[in-house]
Amino acid sequence: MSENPPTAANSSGPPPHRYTASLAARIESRWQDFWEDNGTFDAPNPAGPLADPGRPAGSEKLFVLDMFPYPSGAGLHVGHPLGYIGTDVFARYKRMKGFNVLHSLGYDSFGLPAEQHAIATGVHPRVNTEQNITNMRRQLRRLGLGHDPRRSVSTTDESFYRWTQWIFLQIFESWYDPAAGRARHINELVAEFESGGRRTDDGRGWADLSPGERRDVLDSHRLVYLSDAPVNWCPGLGTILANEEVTAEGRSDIGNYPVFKRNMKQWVMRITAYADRLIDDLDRLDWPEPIKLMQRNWIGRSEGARVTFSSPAGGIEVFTTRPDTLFGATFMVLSPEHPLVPALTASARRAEVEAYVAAAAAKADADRQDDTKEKTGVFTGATAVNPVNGAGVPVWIADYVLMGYGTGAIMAVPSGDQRDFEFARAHGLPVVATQMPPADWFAARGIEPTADCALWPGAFVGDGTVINSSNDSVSLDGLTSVAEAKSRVNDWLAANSLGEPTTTYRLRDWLFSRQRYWGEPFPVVYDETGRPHAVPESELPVLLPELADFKPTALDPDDSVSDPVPPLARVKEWTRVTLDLGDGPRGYTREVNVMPQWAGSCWYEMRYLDPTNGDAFVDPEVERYWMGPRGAGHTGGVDLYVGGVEHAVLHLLYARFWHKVLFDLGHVSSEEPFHRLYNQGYIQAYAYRDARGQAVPASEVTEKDGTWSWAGETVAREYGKMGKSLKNIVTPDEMYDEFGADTFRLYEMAMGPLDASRPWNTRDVVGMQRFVQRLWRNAVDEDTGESIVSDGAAPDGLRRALHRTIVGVDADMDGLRFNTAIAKLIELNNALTQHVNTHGTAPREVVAAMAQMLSPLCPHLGEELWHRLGNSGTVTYVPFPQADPALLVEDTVEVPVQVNGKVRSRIVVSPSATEQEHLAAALADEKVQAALGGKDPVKTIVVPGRTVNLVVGK
RNA sequence: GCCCGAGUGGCGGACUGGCAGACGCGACGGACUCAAAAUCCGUUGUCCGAAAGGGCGUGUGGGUUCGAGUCCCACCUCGGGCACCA
Repeated sequence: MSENPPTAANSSGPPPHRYTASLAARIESRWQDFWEDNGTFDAPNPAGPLADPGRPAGSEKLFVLDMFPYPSGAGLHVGHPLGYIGTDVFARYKRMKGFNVLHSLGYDSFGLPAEQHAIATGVHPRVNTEQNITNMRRQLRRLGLGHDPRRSVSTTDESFYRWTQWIFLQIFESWYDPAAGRARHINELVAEFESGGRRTDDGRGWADLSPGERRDVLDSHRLVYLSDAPVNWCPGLGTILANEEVTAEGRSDIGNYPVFKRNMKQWVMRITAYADRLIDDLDRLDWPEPIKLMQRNWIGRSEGARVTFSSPAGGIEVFTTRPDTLFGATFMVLSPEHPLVPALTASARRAEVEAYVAAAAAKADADRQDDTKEKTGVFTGATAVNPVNGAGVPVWIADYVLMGYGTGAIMAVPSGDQRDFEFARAHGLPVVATQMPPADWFAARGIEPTADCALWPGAFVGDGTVINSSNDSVSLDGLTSVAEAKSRVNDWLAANSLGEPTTTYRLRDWLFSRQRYWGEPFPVVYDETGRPHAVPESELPVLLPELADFKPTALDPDDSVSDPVPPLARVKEWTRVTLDLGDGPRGYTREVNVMPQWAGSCWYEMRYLDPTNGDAFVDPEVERYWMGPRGAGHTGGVDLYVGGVEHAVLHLLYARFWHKVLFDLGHVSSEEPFHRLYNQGYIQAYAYRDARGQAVPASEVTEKDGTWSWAGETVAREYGKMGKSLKNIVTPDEMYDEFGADTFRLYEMAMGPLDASRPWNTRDVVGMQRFVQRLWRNAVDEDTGESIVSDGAAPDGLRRALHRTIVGVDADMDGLRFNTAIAKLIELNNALTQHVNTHGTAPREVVAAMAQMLSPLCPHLGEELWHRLGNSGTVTYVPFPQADPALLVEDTVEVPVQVNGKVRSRIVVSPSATEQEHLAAALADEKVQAALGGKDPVKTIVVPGRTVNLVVGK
């Protein structure tokens, strides 16, 4: 490293060698060049092109990962890098602890914003995307992140999406075997059919099927399949959306356009086959409990039973979680879309039923849900039979019963379900109790205990004693346990072939097609019969064709009728292709939809491991090293995955699903992609509006006595995201210019715990700047630039402070508690400052350890100080300081003494003092004696080294 | 409606059931300076008190405990997720 260019001594400016933003900038860019030139953060692989014979991959590895960023055109604001700084500090700390750390960052660069920008400007999305990536790389390089640049990939690279397509084909060429509980290759299914070991659904033999019929059977088993089912059609975006991408208001997550339900033929991934494993394996992951809960809720597993009610139109199957209440089922409700509705409808009621069905169909999902919870419905005129007691139950239809969940039909037990209760009351249907609620239930409602539900104000949900529930061959009466009642009735249903226990999920299969341009093309072609075929692996990647016009055919956001026309459908020369799929060259038509943006992020972390591999998406040995299980029962996966909670269900669920398929097919050794997940908080900001509601520039607002003003006008303050329209954006570039990257990093880490959201406050950054300036001044003379470090031993007190700090900082960094680690470093620096103020020099042992401990947080400053202490090379791999246990032992400890639980005095004792010695010292203390007032303690509690509590009677 | 998470000085935040408020911002005072900035030293939860000292204090109300910010119950407020899921 070269020395600073000496600045001319200026009588008015700061001393020439003060750690100012401009000096920081010079130091920072110098070390950034050094790291780049020396490949400082290149992590060696155990095999392949990224292996390093001079630096074999050690056994202690650590894979640290940030959530895949989208390269936005707007650039970064100070909120974006929070997680990246956190992972960088952790990664750097772990390198100093001897780990082989893999840390890199790529770009999730397909997606709607780039495409919409392209539509607006006419510039190809690839051009725009690459510009954005370049700008983001520049902003992040300036931050000093220790990434391995060789591993940075983009989903839009042909060499990347080739493998996204390859993985799609693996999913396409496989089926889920429920008996084995895992995915298997489709050829194994073919073999089972051919051998006769498996029959087709309609019972015909494999040999009796035409080739086309065989194809249809296989296609119906694949993990990704074509479905002509109701989808979320968003004309405003010109595409369909996954359920997860539609808000509760029935609008698109992106853009907030109306979404309509309609039937379309689309690719769908069979994620529901993995529902159980996706729930059960959560227990083996080190994830925040709320995120696990959100995934469990999203999958929504519920155990219950399917029960068949006979009716004039045949058996009606219902799903219920409470088969024990069957005797209280007094009517049935079918979804208006239920296939049996026309057959069940009595001619006298047909007009009314059809009107209701039509009205329900006309309502968008949102309207159906937005209804004021009023329970509408109509009677079909049909009566079904309750299988447990032969009672006739009227069959109704109502739109609160959803066709997409369970069987689309319910048995209504109004005495045990509030919704059914309200429906029964509204339509004059009978209510029969199957449980006697406990006395306090009645007491709380101010009525006398009675089994007559006509007197009940609402349904009873809870544990009561079963009543009214017996027939000739089974009785539940008298049972007090719901579980036992369920099990008894389930046994009876099974024995009489009336029903069976079953499990239902809220999770639906994943809609995988998008009618867009800027996404991965499907490696799929259609033959003349319209059946899909995989493009051979040798033909990958299927390149996205160049287009001059990226726009899906313009549609009105409220036009729910017109069909989507994907941009690729217009490239006629691309859609027609001649291929030899084993039966000679033939003409095929390409799939013109593209994959959703989630596709690339379902597996990107594995491409970091082996980014240049042209033979496989990742070398199995490399995958095993970085992501393999760490022992029996361990899922394997990334060691630390940091990102925001907004991906709790979508990305994290899809990525887990793909990973499990790859595991089942033997492509990876890990069962889960992300073993430990950590949710960083958000940096938010204040925004200010004037009396007209217009946002005013936040940086120009002044505060006085709790009121804020701008340009002499009082403005209102609100708190939330940073955004252009709120005029409250602060960028990293501004921070680099004003303070330098290290100070900016330090502030982001010091302002609170990594997982908490907090408000940005530029004014507070100066605290961290003062700290680093003071530290700099403790090593370098501000006027001469000379070192003031001395080789003499540090005084005992300072040395002890140093070793206490080492222990604390070590533990804090390991636990991602960077804010308290920084506080401890500041305390040590304050002690060092006092020493420098009195002695004029700083002991080398303290400055060196400070440089090391600081370097994960402020890597440039750490390197610079380390260098100025006379070391060569980088501090990156210098072992973290170790504390000397002998220096951690205190001579004396101060222990508070409480009398009746209130602190009255403090005693000083040896750290090894016994309980008796504590007590003796406490009783001898004047203030304690005064507090005791001459009384003898009736009870004494001594926690050696922590507290003494003397209890005296009042 | 249901399910999570969070409420601590003027502000951001510390805190294994054992001295609440580490560290930082801001504020106040002092040193240095012709002066200002910067820097350094000190004070800073609140109330009573000249002081010594004492009372109160971690959203509210109860409880457990020798001892509660921390554990339990109920409630309030804010943030997030799901929302007719049978």
